[in-house]
Amino acid sequence: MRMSEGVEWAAHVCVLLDWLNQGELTPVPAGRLAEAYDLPAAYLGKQLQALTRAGITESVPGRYGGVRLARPAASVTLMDVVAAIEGPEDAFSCTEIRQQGMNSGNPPRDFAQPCGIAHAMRSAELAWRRELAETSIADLVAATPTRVADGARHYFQRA
Amino acid sequence: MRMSEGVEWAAHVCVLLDWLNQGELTPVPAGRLAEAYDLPAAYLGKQLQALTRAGITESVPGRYGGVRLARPAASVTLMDVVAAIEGPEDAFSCTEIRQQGMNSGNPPRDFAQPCGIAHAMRSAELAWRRELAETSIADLVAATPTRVADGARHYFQRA
DNA sequence: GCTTTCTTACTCGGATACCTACTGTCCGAGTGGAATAGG
DNA sequence: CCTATTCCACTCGGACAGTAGGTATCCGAGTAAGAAAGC
Repeated sequence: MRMSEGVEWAAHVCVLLDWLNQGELTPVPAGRLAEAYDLPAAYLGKQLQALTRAGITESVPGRYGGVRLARPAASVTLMDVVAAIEGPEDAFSCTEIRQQGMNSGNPPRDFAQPCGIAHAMRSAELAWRRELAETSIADLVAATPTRVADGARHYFQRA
Repeated sequence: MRMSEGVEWAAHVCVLLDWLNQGELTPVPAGRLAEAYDLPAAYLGKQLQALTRAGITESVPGRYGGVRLARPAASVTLMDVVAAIEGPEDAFSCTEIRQQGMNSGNPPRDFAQPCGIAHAMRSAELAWRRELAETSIADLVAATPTRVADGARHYFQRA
């Protein structure tokens, strides 16, 4: 159970975009974002597509186009970013093996209530999601040292 | 981020083994367990190896050998089972991309404290693990309808 | 000088290979019980 | 009848293919700015 590397990239990009938005609102090309963190440009573009499809970012085509946050950073949580990249479905999926093999002929009445294992797994995942939903991009921006954010603004201003 | 199917199998097997242990303590062959839930026998065996390596089950070789729980069901949590199959490492791994590209030359002093994204991710995973650790195999056994457990015992007694 | 048109450079977006890791399978080493031969 | 030995069936265990999904890449469609030509 390994989370896609794209989640880390997407989260950092969202934070970076909010740093830059505080100065100006011009969109930033995906290629520039990629070189800022030394990432493969084309593949990062794919992750940005996912973010855009989820309504987290919006992409501006044409010259001087690029990507920018589609809504305030305070309303974008880490849960949103993870769901956008990894997909909405749960990590654990119950395939109801309890109804196969030795129980294949039993009446479905015995399995009316959900499987206890699936229930516990789902409960744990909900706790995970709840925790992720409590951290927004704005929170992460607020926790960033001023020096680092200023450095990023400086980097994107020139050339 | 999809969890291995083996986790579901392993959890169900642990519950089943505890159902059977309440009657007698003889080990159960992996092949029998596989047919009980209609699973590929050889691959289930691989998962059982992982459980044994983790100290959750112990395997008895030779004729009339098989697999049985190595410790009381109350001391085996879902967290243990997940860790045994999926491995102990976290789903999210921080690769410190913030120190690359535009920040590759900056002093490491700026990045002394851990990345906020990694911190939030880790916090969420801990909540997930904590929740999983609160459900033991014994809890799952206690929540099982008596009718189903009896059926399983009956299935394994004959032949 | 102003408006319209055209060119052009730049952007995203989806379709296309590659590669790791999960899934599935096989055969050999090891073990313990049971039958058997001997005392 | 008891004991030691041999045999054998059955078990787990690790080594070996197949496949789905994440990783990486490329090229084409679309757009908006800017230059240029016409009025």
